[in-house]
Amino acid sequence: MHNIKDFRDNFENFKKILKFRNYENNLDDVLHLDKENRNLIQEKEKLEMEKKSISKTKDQSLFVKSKEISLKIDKLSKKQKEIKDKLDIILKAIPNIPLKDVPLAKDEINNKEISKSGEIKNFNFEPKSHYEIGEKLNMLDFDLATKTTGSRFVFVKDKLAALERAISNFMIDTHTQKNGYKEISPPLMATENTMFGTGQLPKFEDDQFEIKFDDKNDRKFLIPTAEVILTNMVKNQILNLKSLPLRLVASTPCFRKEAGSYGKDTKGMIRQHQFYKVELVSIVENNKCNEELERMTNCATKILDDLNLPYKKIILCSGDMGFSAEKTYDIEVWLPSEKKYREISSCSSCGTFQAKRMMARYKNNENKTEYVGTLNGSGLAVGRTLIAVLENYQTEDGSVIVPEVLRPYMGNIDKISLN
RNA sequence: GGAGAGAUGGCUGAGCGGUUGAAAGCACCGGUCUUGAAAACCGGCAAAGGGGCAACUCUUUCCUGGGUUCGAAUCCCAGUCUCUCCGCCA
Repeated sequence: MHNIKDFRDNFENFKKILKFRNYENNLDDVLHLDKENRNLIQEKEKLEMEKKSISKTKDQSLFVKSKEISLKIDKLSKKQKEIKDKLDIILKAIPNIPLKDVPLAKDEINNKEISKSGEIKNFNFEPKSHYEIGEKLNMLDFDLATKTTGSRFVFVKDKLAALERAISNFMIDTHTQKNGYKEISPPLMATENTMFGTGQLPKFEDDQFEIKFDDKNDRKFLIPTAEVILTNMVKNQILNLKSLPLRLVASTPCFRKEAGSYGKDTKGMIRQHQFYKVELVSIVENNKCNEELERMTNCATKILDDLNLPYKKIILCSGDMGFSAEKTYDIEVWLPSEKKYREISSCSSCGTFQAKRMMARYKNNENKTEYVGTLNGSGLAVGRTLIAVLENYQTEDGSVIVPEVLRPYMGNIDKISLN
């Protein structure tokens, strides 16, 4: 969320940049509401001061007047609250402002490639898609999932289930043992306020699965990513400088409605309502966001290096970034069957945008209270890594070589074949 | 599910109708001492919001929301959460 003061001071600039974030609403209302809100606050404070001084005198003859002032204050407060609410509704739905090195453009074709890595393998046969491979092996079952649950779910079975688990464990171990992240096994549900903190609410409610509880005032949602729950660990806190940077990793299922992507990636397990993801979250001093983003992205790409999967790194343009992000790198992995790169990780710095929503702060070395910087990134999406391994490590007879680094996690088998 | 206890500043914890934004301790920041560090001693230190170029100043805030009162951290009501005991289940 933006500080209304920054917003006011840089109004024209905000207005211009927000167009490139595909935010088209009229922003002039914000200024009017802000002005009205501040006027009302001033009026109210004047009366409060008067009332306070009366009660200090303990002069009985003034008590009646004090009572009258109270009534006036009530009325003003109510009005002020209404205006403030209106203002907040708009403010809460305005996306973060991109950093200067982010390409200013509305459309994803303006994303910029930063680097390419790894070698694309030449198959001497036509490489199959992951779902063909998986179904032939009898280890991916989409029809069964449709029967029990519905579309966009999958049963992963047998050696592929083990492979999926191996991928997840390998990633977590790497991040905890080599990259300095602390492992967390968090709740998979979050409250409305938690979802607000990272920016999933109020704007993207349609993408979330809500869980029915008995108490209607206490809404709960399945997490669409562990980012939500990990980042909110520091909600409503003032952290000690010594506890920063805080680096957290979790492997969790993620749940997404994928509203608005009907007809997209309907085949296979690229786009599911439920998938595993290893998520990295960093809480840092707010002037260290940029270096932390580089570090985090490197932690993610290192996994692909270790798995020997070809990938490229791109920087997203302003229009393609998520709501809370100020700068985002996407990492795309090569899929032989599609003959193109597909997203497997997204690493973002959110600056202080989420911290302001969460009221997450720290004492800097001058003992001043400041908002923390928050970052999140996939390290990596487990389901999509499984896809990439299946496709890049397939052989002509339909079996799949197990990548070397994963073998210790799979009882040292080196190949998955039809048995 | 039944019976109690509690929720106060970054943390621990006093206060239970009137300069209490809140004692004390810890943590943190600055200083003295020390070759350096530690210890000791001295000083500082809540947050949010409003006004002001600034120095500064005002308002709000002691779980949340209502109520009583001229005045509430303190009294009343409702809710949320936490802890202890009993029952039940993993």
